[in-house]
Amino acid sequence: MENAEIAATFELIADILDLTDENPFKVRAYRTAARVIESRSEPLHKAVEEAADLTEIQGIGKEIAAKIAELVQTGRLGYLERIRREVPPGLFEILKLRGLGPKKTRKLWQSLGITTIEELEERARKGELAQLEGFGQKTEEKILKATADYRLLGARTLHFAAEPVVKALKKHLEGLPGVKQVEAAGSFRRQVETVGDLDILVIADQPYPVMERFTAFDQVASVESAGETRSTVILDSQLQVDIRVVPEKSFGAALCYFTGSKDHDIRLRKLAQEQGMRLSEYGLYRVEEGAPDPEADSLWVAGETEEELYAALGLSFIPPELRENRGEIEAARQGRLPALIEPGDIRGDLQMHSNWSDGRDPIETMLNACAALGYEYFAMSDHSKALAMAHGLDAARLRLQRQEMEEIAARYPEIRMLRSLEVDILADGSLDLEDEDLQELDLVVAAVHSYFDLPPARQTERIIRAISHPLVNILAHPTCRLINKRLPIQYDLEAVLQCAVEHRVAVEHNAQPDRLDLKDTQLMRARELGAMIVIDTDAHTAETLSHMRHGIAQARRAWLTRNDVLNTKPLADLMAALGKQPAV
DNA sequence: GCCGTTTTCGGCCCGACTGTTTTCAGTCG
Repeated sequence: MENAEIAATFELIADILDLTDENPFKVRAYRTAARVIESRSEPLHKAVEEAADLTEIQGIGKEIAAKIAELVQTGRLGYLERIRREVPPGLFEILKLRGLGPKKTRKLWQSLGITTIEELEERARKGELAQLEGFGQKTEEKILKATADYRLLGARTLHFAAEPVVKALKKHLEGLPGVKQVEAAGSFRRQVETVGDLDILVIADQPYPVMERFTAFDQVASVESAGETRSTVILDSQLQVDIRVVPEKSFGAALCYFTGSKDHDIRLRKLAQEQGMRLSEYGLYRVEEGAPDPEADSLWVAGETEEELYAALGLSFIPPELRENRGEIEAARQGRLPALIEPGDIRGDLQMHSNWSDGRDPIETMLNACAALGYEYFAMSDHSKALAMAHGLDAARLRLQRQEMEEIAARYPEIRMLRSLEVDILADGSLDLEDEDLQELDLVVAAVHSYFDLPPARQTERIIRAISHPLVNILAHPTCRLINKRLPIQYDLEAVLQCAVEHRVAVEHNAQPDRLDLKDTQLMRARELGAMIVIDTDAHTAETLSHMRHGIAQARRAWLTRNDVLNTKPLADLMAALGKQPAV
C-alpha cells in the first residue's frame, strides 16, 4: 500500500470525525499524520515490514502507528469501517464545497437531512437554508455559487496522481514473459495536466496472458470489458484504464494513434491521404487501386517506430507534448519546431519555503537539496506576515533570517543563495512589508493569497498596482488556481502580462502539480507578449524540489525553449534581465 | 490523537474575514 493511500485513509477518518463533532484536536492529529505520511519519501509499508518503530516519526503516535500497521498488513482498517457507517457518503462531497466546513455541513445534515449536493442545491433554491439558525440569505447564495463552481471543476485525475499508477502498472505487466514493451499513451504521454483515463500500450507475442495479468492488477475494482487485444478496467481510485496489445511491427503507429490528440491524429491521416497513403493504428500503407489486401506487407511503409512514421509523412519528429494541433504539423513540415526546454536547462529554483514559514525543512537542508540537483543558485522565498497561518515573516524575523542565511551561505560557496520573500499582495494591491525591508532582498516575489473573489476590474487593478511596484521582480502563481479545487481568480490577464513586460517583472510558472500556474496556454500567451517567464517549484520540502519536471512538462506544452525561461540563464544575466544589480 | 514535561495531564498555530449576530461561530489559508 502506497503512502498516498494511507494518507487518504487518515484524511477520510479526519472528515468523518469532523462531521461527527469530535474533538478538533483529534481531527487535526489525523490530518497531520496524513500530511506527514504523504510527504515521506520512504514507503511506510517497508517500515512496517521491517518492524520499524513508526512512533519515531513526528506526528505519529501509538494509535496511528497501530492503524498504519493494520492497513499495511490487512489492507483494511476496522476502526474506519466502524465509524464510516455513521456518516452518509454524500457529505464528504458537500465538505469539499467552498465555504462549507464540517460545522455547517453537519447542521445541514442534522437539521434538514441533506446528504447530497443535489439535495443541497434544491433546498437552497427553495430558500430553505436561509431559515436555518446561523445561516442567512448570503450564505444561501454562496452555497449555490459553490455548487455551480464544483460542477465546473470536474473530476479528472492529476497527471501527478496518475504517475504512480502508470509506474505500478508497467512494473506489473513488464514482469510477464513475452512482454517486450509497455508504454502509457494518451493525454498522460502528452503531459496534459490532468488525465481522464489511462491508455496503456503493450507489445507482446501473445495478447491473452497480458489481458489476464492486466485484470489481475491489485488496484482493479471492476472489469468493464475484456477482449482479446483490448480491455478496460476501473481502478479503486475510479480511474479508468484501457489497455491495448499490439504486435511489434505496429507499435509506433499504435503509440502515435493512441497518444493523440484526436485532432493531431486526424491531421496526420489527412496528410497521409494527400500523399497517396493510409494511416491507421497498424501502420502507414501505400494505397493501390484494387489491391486485394490493403494491409499487405507489400504496401507497408512505416509504423514500427514513431520516428519513421513522421519521417515517412515528411515531418520531423513531433514531441508528444506538442501534439495538440496547435500548429505543430506545419512547423514540423517546415522544419521549424522549437527545441523544447529540458529539465537539465534549469540553473536554479526561484521559489521555495523553509521552516521559517510553512516549509518543513531548514534552510540548510533546502540548500543541500538544491546543490544536489546541480543548481548554481536558488532563492529562499518564505511567506510574509499577512499569511499568519503560514507563520509568515515580519520585518524583524526577516532580519533574523538574513543573519542565518548569511551564516549558512558562508559555508557553501559552491551555490548562491538568493534572499527573497513571497510577499503578500494585500487587497488594495499594496505589499505586505515596507519598501525599506523589501529592498534588502535580492528578489521580491509578489503573490495573491486572499480576496480571490474581487470583481475582475478591481482584481486587475490590484495586481497591476502590485507588479508596478519598483521592487517587485516576480509575480507568483498568477491565477491562484488549484486544479480540481479552486477556480482561477478572475481578472484581465492580458493587461497584467503587458504590465509585467513594461515593468520587467517575470511571471511564474508554478510547478506544484495541482497549481501548474500559469497553465500551458497562458504561458504561450505570456511568451507571445514578450513576458519573462520563470519556472519554480514553490517547494515546501526538500523532496518536492523535484516537482520542477512537472513545470518543465507544461513549459514544453507551451512550446517554450531554454531561451524563453529566465532561470536557465547564468545568475548575472538573470538579475540583469530583471533590472537588478548583479548579486554580490 | 500527539506531544512534552514543569512527565501521565493540558495544550494543541492563529489572524482575518464573513455573515451572522449583538459578541461570536465558522471558514480559510
